[in-house]
Amino acid sequence: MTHCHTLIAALRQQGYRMTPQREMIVEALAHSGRHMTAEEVLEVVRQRTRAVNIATVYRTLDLLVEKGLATRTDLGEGRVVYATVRHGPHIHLVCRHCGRVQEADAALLAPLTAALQEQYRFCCDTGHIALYGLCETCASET
Amino acid sequence: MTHCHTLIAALRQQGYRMTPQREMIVEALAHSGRHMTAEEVLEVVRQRTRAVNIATVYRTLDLLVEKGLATRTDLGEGRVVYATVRHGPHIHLVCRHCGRVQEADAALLAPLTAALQEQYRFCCDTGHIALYGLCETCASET
DNA sequence: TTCCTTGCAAAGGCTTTGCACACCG
DNA sequence: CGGTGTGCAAAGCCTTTGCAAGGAA
Repeated sequence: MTHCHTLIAALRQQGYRMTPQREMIVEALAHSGRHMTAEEVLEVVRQRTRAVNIATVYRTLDLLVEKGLATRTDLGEGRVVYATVRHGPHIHLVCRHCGRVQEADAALLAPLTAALQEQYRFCCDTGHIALYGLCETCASET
Repeated sequence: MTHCHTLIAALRQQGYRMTPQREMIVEALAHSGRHMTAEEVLEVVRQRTRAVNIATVYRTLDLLVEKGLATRTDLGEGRVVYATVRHGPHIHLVCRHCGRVQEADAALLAPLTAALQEQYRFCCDTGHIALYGLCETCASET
């Protein structure tokens, strides 16, 4: 059973109806194996059919997030990306200069989250982190 | 010389004209000693006069950021906050549940930024970080 | 006087929402 | 069939921008 079928089954189990639109949206995100904006998801789906509206994409992605099947990360500057949960925890490294997004191992956060818990009693969510700075290429240009 | 006078002097030195609007906007942000949204800055200024427009607030805040006199942090969910540089580097801990924003010592980031530099060649900007999770109160409620 | 700044209103980009119709179960 | 889900278009929210008038230097 593929990943997108797992997600579709999960929605069905929770009493949601499975429409062609939802299937295609889930497939697009699950198969990409990466984080995507709502607009990017729509673009992928549109390669198969035009019978999907951006509003439906937003509604479906929000549903996935709400049900814990996907995550939403706000990269700032109006860029919000989604990814299915199988695409495990990772840090988004956003380059301020070229806008490229790199992903880093979320395990690196362990010392920080421990310290925040210890000193501030703040339980940090490691699934949705975006950090800003300069990527190697842009740093060397400066 | 107060902090806001320092900022105003810095702008003047760089050839910018000092208008009552700019003065009030800089004062509002500098005196608050915390991070504020553009709307909040406008609100404070409006307690003194109505002769300031939100567009001017945005333009002035952007100018401060551009000149390195203030920082802009995107907290996600459309919340963008500004703070003067004197309000040193800190991490914004944003509670997903109650929306409250706590600040934490940016020094805690040192191990993480070192690892990102080492392993990903990514130069992380520690002045604009927002982390999400649950504050102590909301975590205990759950 | 010069031309930087401002206010106003309109435009922009992204996202949400109201509504009637479609269609899953 | 009943009620959820969809498309469409409009509205909303935050922010930026064009333009003419205002005012700092």
